[in-house]
Parts: sequence; structure tokens; C-alpha cells
Amino acid sequence: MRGHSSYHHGDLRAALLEQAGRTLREKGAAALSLRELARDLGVSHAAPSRHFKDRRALLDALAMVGFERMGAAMAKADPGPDASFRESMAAFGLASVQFAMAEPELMGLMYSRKYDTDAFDEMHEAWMRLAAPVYAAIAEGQRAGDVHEGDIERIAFAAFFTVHGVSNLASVGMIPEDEIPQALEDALDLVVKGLKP
Amino acid sequence: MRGHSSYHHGDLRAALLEQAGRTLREKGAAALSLRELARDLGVSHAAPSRHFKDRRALLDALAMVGFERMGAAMAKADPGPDASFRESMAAFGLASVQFAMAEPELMGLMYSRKYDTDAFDEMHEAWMRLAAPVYAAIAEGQRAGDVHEGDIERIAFAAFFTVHGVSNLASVGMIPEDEIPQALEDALDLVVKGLKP
DNA sequence: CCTACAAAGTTGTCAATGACAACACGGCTC
DNA sequence: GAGCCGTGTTGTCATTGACAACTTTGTAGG
Repeated sequence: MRGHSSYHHGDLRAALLEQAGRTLREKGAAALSLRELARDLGVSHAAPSRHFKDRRALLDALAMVGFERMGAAMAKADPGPDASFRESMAAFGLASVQFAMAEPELMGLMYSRKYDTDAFDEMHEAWMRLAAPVYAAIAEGQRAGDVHEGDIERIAFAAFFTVHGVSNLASVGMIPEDEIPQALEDALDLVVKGLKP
Repeated sequence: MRGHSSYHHGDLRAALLEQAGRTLREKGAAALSLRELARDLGVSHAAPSRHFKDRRALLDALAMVGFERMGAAMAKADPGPDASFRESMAAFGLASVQFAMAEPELMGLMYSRKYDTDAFDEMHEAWMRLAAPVYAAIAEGQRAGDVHEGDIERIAFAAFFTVHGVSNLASVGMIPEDEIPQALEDALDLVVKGLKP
């Protein structure tokens, strides 16, 4: 397993993803070239094709990583069942916006149209997974009387629309940076009040 | 002005934008090539450069058209000051989602990160312009006692976050098509209730 | 009128790229 | 130790964006 000769890289796929993530952050998706990636990693220009059939496939994989990292961020931000409903939503909202601001290009990739249906299904699943802590918070909110009755999934989606809206617009630059905290606050007010019983 | 010889096209810029819009809709932004565009219009491969210095510049111009068309759609959807607040918001929300579903690729272009600051400023302005009818509806809502007091711009933004969230997620395919009407309805409930006094 | 100029098109060229095919290496299994 | 298959490699091609140099044509000024 170890001591790969210089011929075999060892874990080129991971290295490609990592380097691609760097380039994405620094220069954007449009500037991402498979050949440049290969050069940066000191492998031949065709090596990446063994791991990603396509440029598109690489971008999809990158987006997939994005969903996983965002899921982790959400889980980490979760204040648990003892927090008030507002506290929970505030935590998720903040985590979402922070992620979007830290990785705006990745955000764009994650929420861009996909044509490869396989990749799409995977991502859709990852996206649903990412919502798990939110579901819990909403169920808890219902129990505490802070959230109206009804299908948890639909309620979660409604809340997510708003949060995603702030995050996406912020990451794209449509909200001036110094107004983002206020925007998030306003969005939070809207959601908390709008979901009341 | 008329009767341009075959040498001069007449209005190549407009023709390019139109054809590019078609290609965008059919094959996506990634498949948009300046040279192919030129071939389609029967001009030489360098002709487009007289009107768009860059591939990026063409995409930006396309996005700009998108904002204008969306602004027109909003203005057209505006039910006027006699409608209830909910009716107004429903109309704007529906128009937004319909636009997003009819032109998903354009939507992606409009809300993608821009580096050219000139183009960005223009688009930001177009985007603000597009909100004019919404401002009016909110002011009217405040007058009628359906919307809480406060800065109209902030309130409009908050509402827009939710609407944009639905539209964007729908256009990207994250909301199953048959659930979109329901999602929009839920979003509308959230906004109307969340903005109450 | 006609002349000079600028806008808009053209041809030519270059380096970079994604895609693919054919080949080489080397770790693993039997 | 034989062979196979995953992983890299070299070679090649058509396409593309960008740029430079040249041409055509409408038009504005003398």
C-alpha cells in the first residue's frame, strides 16, 4: 500500500480534489483546467482522466464534497434540543451564511444545474441528509409550541428557502458585506415569526 | 442606415445576444462558444470580438438582459395597489418562479459570481430596479396594516430572500417539479405571516 | 464632391485545452 | 512467477479564445 514508486501516485484522486478545491477558491470554476491540475501535481496531462472521466465529473465531485462539508458544518452548528427554536435557527442560518461566504465559488457549483443524472441523485441525497438537524429542531419547536403543526419536511423546506436565499445572494455579492448580519437577522425574524402556530 | 452590404451585418450585437440566448437555453452556458455563435450567424470567427471583448463579456451582457426581462416580468405581474398584500406577493412569487423555470440557465448566469466590477455594478442596479414594484406593494401593505412598520428596503429584502430561495432551488432542480406549487404556497404563507405587524 | 477616418468585419496565427487512443508500469492474486 | 488490471504515460486532434494586421464601408468635414 505504501512506498508507491514514482510511477503510481498513491492517492491521485484525493490530491486532485484538494488541489482543485484550492484553485476553485482562488480563481473560480471557469479557470479550472484538468491539465493545469495535472501539472501542479506533477503528473501527466492525461492522468486525471483515470479518476474523472470528464471535466464535468470533477466539478460534480467537488460539489459533492461541498455538500458533505456543509452537512458537517450544520451538524457542528447544531445547538441541540435544549436550545430555543430561535437559537437553533439562528445557529443554522449563521453556519449556512458563513459557509457561503467562505466558499462562494463552491456554493455556485453546488447549486448549479446538473445534467448528469447520476451525480444529481447523489447530490440531492446529500442535500437531504444535510437537513437532518434542521428537521430535529423543527420537531422540537413543534413540541415546545414555537412552530405550527404540519408536515416537518414542508416546514423545513420553507425555512430553508429563506436561509438559502440569504446565503446565496450573499455569496454572489448581491448583499453588501456589511449588511449581511442585518440581513440574516431580518431573515431569522421572518422565519421564526412565519412558522409560529 | 439600411441596406448594409453583406460585409456589414447591421446589428450583429443584437443577433449575437439572441442566438446566444437560444444556445444558453438549449445547451447551457458551458457549451456557449464564440466561434460557434459566429458560424451560426455566418460571420467570421473574430467578428464577435468587436462587440464583446471577452467570452465573459458576452455572458455578462446575457445576464444583464436576464435582469431586464425579469424586471419586465415583475412589472407585468404587478396586480397594482388595489390587490391585497398577499395577492401582490403571490403574483410576484409566481412570476419569479415561472421565470426561473423557463430560463434555468439564464437564472444561473444572473446569480453567478462576477469579477468584472463594471458589469457587476450595472447588474446590481438592474437588480435593485427590478424590486420597485415590490417596494410599492410593501408600502401599500404597511398602509393597510398587513405589514409591520420599518424600513421598506429591509422588509423587501427579507421577502425577496424567501422568494429567491424557492426560485433558485426550483430552477436548479432541487425541488421536484410537481412539488413546486406547494413549495411556493408554503413560502408565501411564511412571508405573509412573518411580515405581519 | 471627395477625402479621411472610424466602426465593423476578415484572415491568419498561437498556445491552451479536453478528449481519446495506444502503450507502459507494477502491485496483487492465483 | 505469470498474468491481469488499475493507474500513469506519451502522442495526437479538433476546438477554442485571444490577439494582430489588414479590408471594407458609411459618414462627417472641408
